[in-house]
Amino acid sequence: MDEHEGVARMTTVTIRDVAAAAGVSVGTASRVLSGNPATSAASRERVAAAVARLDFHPNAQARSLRSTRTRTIGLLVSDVRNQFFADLAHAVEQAALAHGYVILLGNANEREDQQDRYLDTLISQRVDGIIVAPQGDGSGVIRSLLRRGIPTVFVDRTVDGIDLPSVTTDSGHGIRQAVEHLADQGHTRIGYIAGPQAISTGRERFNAYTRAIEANGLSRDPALVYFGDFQAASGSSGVHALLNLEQPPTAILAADSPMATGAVAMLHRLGVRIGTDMALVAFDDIEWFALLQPALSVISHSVEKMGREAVDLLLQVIDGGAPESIVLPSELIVRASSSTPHRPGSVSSLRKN
Amino acid sequence: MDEHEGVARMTTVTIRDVAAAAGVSVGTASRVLSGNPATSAASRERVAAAVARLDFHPNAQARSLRSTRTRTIGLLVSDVRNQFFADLAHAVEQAALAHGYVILLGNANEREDQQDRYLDTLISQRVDGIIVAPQGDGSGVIRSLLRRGIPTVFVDRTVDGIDLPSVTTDSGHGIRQAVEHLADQGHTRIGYIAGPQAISTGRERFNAYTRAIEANGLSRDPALVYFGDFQAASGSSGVHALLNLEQPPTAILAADSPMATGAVAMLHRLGVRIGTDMALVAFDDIEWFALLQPALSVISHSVEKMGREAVDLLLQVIDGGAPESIVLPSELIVRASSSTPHRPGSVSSLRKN
DNA sequence: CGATTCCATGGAACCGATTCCATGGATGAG
DNA sequence: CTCATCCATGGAATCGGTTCCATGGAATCG
Repeated sequence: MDEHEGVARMTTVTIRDVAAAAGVSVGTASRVLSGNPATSAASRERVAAAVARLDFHPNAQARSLRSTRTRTIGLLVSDVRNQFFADLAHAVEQAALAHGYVILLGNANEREDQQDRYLDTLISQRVDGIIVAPQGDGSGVIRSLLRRGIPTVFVDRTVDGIDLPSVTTDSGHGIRQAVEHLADQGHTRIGYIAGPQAISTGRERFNAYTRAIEANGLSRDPALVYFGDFQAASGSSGVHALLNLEQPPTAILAADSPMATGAVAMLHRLGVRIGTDMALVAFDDIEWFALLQPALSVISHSVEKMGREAVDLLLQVIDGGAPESIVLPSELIVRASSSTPHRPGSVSSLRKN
Repeated sequence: MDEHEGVARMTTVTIRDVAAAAGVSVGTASRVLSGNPATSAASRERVAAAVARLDFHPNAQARSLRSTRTRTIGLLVSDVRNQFFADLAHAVEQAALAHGYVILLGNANEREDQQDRYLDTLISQRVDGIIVAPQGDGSGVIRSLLRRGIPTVFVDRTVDGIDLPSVTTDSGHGIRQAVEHLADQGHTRIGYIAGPQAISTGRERFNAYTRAIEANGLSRDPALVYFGDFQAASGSSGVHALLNLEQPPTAILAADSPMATGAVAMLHRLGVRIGTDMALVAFDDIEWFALLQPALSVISHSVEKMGREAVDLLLQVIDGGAPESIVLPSELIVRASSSTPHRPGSVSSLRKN
């Protein structure tokens, strides 16, 4: 029944206090604070002094309640612990900051229910716009965004049937390069650790792999494809499954960096030497991939650019525009993990024992 | 002059619309929505139906303007791209979510001005509380938090002279273990890549190193210490400087994971074999450190626990409590990068050529 | 059966800013 | 010198919720 009055009550300084201290009306104080030109130098000075003296911080709630602008952007990523999304969050945050916006970061943890929960919150917070790397098929709250006309752009991923501006990567080019490169080294059985087919990037990268395999006349054995979930553990399982085949692949391509990390861990555990026993290429260029021995070959795309473009796109939508989607390129970077030519017979199945 | 009316105007559904549609007063509608028990089953039902039909999302601004609670916590980290802080953000976010709070994430980029800018914003957003890994000496906006009585806790780092609850790591124990372990391997000249002495963790870890060196009777040569800035590039410079000494160290301890990353990169570039030519131990246990060949020895501390405890502490402060600060343990994990015994004479200075 | 209590409800004030509108004083033109 | 113009200003309405207060009807009790 008793109130928690343990803490010193926050002495809430309002614009009324400022106005009183400055000897002007609240209207004038507000005009000074929001940079309205219809103010005299005298009152500007007096208000500024009062603000400093009282340490006044305008209440953003009250402000945006009336003005319907919050100068806040919601960013919903799939997994902050994934270095790619951490870098993306950083890039978006820096770009937004440059335009005077603050980021409200949500983390979906690769789960649709958590995404929808955050979207609800972002809507309630009346963010000016939302940048989202979407989960699921767009049946849930995402559709609600469209209906309400909340400025939204997709980043990295898209959702079929939902027409919103997006910034994505053309993974096809990089994957084609990677497969050709591996074929050049003499590999004919290239294993693929795929992402979930419910996610656009998972589908697109898998299709690119399939087409490249066919174009180069390599083995289409369906057992060479393992379907993971874009998280590290599934990369480990993928390697385990592929090495358990009667005819294991001699090279492996992993569709994102966490799965590549899991793959590396499992290859180490099984004593398979990367580069010599097994070629490995990862999608996503994570800084430390270059520090592995041998350094990992990667398919690289610019996350800084992706973040910057996403913010630009969103600001255009907020301004009432309908910008075109942007597709960024991807590029193979060859390092030691895939540059040892393959001599037939060097890889043995785990089954042999 | 013309308005940007390109987008369909958001049809703002308010609680008044809901009340009208449900045939009750706004007061009743509000009570139903906020779970006030003083409502009849009948009106609860009618309001719920109206909310669903109109797709109503309460305006969080208006709500918190009156109730002065936002169910929002500000989290200010030093650098999201640092895996440690990404993991921390994730841990904090999950813990907060479990208590019905949402995280507003700010990124100081290891810079005090950017930190202060975010703090201003967080104050204006009237977050219920702030968790901050602080920059600087507390001369700026941080002091303002105290004055205004905004619930705040420190995480990972503290600021001298500012008395707030905190969750930190006792780095002393792990560092002592590391130095003893290296001494056991026969190392007498242990290099140290230190963090900035303006940051509490930088100071504490450096002091622990100094004390451990003295306790074990190892070389106190001041040239063995390189002062970095907790970012990767300074780890590289540190290694370069240490190897340039007339008598280079035979082992190196790096005070955080980005600097350790930079150190690894530079050792590779210089062709120094980690583990055999140079022992290496890093503070912070990052997942992929175990994937390096040789795997990196680390001083580990639990970031999940740190995040969870920080949220717990903050919720106590918000509830008017004055909880005790929490200090978490650190522990050495020995891996291959430091387990080869040192034979005198195996390390040569870069100067030799 | 009358008085008291209880409780769901409607209506209004309120949170702290922005913004519209009317006003009064200074300035400039005729 | 008078009238129109301009502009900084004060005051009030407003944004969309929450919460206090008064009320009326049902339930409870002696």
